[in-house]
Amino acid sequence: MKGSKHKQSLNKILPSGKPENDFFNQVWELVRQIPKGRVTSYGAIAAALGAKSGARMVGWAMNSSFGQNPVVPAHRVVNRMGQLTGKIHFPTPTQMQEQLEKENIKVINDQIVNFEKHFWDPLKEL
DNA sequence: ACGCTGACTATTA
DNA sequence: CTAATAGCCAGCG
Repeated sequence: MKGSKHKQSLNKILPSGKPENDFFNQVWELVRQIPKGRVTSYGAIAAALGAKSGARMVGWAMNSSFGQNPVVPAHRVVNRMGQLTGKIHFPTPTQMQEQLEKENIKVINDQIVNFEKHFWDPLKEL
């Protein structure tokens, strides 16, 4: 048994004394599991984690996800209406739409076309 | 320590 | 139909 590490240590305590296995970390892992060409909503993620914290905290977690490794595809997370409300928090407001278009997702006027067709429900798919 | 804000969502008027 | 408010929880001044 050398090194058969299925899962890396989930308990990464930061020197700040803050456990990384917070709600944030759970959100990041779930977002990373979003298949390419699919999108999900904040509420869906919150619901998948138990909806204890609320959809707002999911967006807050995304803000901390920048610079994470592996990178968190925050561009695949949109609001309930398929609107790119979070693009304003990206390094550049166009990056989110650009990334989505790279994945065959069409975005018009900050709105994902055929949103429910691209919608990926963590509760249903997982 | 208290209060406000915030990448949301659902409900009521 | 549209508009506004309440509920949610954690970070920041």
